[in-house]
Amino acid sequence: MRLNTKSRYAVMALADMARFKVNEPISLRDISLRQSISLQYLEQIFLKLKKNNIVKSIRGSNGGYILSKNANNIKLSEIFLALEEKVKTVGCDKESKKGCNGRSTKCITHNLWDELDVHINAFFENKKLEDLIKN
Amino acid sequence: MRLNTKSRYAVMALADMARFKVNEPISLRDISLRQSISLQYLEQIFLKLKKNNIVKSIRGSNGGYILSKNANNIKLSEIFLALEEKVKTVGCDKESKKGCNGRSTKCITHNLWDELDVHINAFFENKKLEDLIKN
DNA sequence: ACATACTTGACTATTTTTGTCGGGTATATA
DNA sequence: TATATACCCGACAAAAATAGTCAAGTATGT
Repeated sequence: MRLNTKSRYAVMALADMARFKVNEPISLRDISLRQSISLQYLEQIFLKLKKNNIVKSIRGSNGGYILSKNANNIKLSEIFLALEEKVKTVGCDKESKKGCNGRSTKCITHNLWDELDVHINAFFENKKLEDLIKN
Repeated sequence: MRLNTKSRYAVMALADMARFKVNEPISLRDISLRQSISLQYLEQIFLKLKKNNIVKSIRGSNGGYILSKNANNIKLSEIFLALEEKVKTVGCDKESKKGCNGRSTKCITHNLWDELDVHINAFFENKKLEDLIKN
């Protein structure tokens, strides 16, 4: 049960940005060097973050990215959502007619996994980017 | 962020067993049919469950498996441990000298992932097999 | 003009997952 | 004792997901 690196790198990069409370844009190159994440991989990640309005981009020389909102207003759940990291620990869908293992009934453990998902999501919902840089 | 099927099937199969409160051994064949899980896959799973003393096996004709303990005494965390499902959402190891992304320092988000792991483990620790079959 | 830095799509190697296959071994029952 | 049942175990393989790289742009500040 692992988190994928994209989600993790996204949080790392955003935390990196939040630490520099400057209003100047921060280049991916700088983040790449500081956090040891490949530049091209960061580009993929920030594309999604931008589409989901978590960061804004400023193009051209001396450009870069800035946080769209204050760090204490960015929930981790937003970030994971942007990266399409589904906190769906089990594939079987509650909504669909088909139950677990291709049968028509819900599997015996279905409610458990739902409960687990809710539990994890609650964690991400209550955690703000700001919380990460306090220590 | 998904749970693997082995862990999920293990819980399904054990819940299936727990529902039949008989003292007779339950064959994997029966579980396979009831839960739509391949017999050979179940064998792999039960081998691990047995090694971790969650079930006991009875060989031969009319053999099968029985729960080693009472269902209200089997924690989900035990089951996941047996299946080697690591609730280690991020690869970087707190213990090792090397930090995240191959550097010598702990990455900026390290404490977060630790906290998440603790959170998820607490969920599994507090959940008993018995809880699944009440509804 | 030029360097910087964002933008985007395609592609690929690696790893993990999810099983299957085939051959055992032990034992209850006829 | 024969035989069917059911556990035991290692190796292997298809498929999916992951973790990136590569290449070719576009926009803009200096």
